[in-house]
Amino acid sequence: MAQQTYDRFYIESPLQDHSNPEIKTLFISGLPDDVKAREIHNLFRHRPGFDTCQLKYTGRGNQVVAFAAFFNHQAAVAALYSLNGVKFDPETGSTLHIELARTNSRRKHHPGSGPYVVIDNRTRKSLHKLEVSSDDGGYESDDPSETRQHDSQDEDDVANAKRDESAAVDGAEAIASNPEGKAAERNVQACSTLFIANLGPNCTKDELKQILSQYPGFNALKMRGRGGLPVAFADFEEIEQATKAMVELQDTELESSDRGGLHIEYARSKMRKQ
DNA sequence: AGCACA
Repeated sequence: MAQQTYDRFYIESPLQDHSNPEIKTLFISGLPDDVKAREIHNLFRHRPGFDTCQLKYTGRGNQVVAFAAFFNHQAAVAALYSLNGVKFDPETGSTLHIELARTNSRRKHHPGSGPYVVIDNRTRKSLHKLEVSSDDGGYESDDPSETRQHDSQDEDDVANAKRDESAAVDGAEAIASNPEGKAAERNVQACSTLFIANLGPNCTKDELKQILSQYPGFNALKMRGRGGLPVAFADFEEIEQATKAMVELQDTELESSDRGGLHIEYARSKMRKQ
């Protein structure tokens, strides 16, 4: 029978599956109801591999949720680990709850759309509102049409949102259409070598190696002095192992730290074996 | 904000 085939699709596991490598989108709940899309965007915009995000007012109970799309699964997981459970609003003590989304955000290319999108399903009335904005200082736009309302596109987007109530819909694609390119946060590729910065001037290789050796898959460490401050490269066997070390060691303060904790990213290229 | 080694 084909019955078993169906069963696996309907397992309702209490455990969150963080290992589905297809998923590059995060689902964020626990947001205060006055949250702004700009705040969500600012949460994620400097995370490696971040693409776009959207804020969504659900029809049900007027809850607010958000979706954050990344360029790859590992980057999404890294952001998940580092932001899950953090207090979002010190006033209310509200805490972010982040999981992998059930489906990836669909990309629909709207020319001139911004880095984040708001979809408001709160009222059944026809006063649905879709806001497209890039006014957070993050992107300099040379296209003034970005900030105007696209009335005819609203219908399209809201219809899209309703097609799948709980899944992500089209995130805006600003990066690909950004001409002079704030070369900063483009497609960040996961890599099994990590780039480690924000080290104190007298951080030693041994000090770093001692920390890193606790992590499975750790291979090799290289340090370079650059313009005074040292940076390091740490190579791992697998991307997943590098990711784990990155998310757990992110912002860690060493004895030698004098300017805040470690800043760790995927290296731009894998360490050569020599 | 800082990414080498070949």
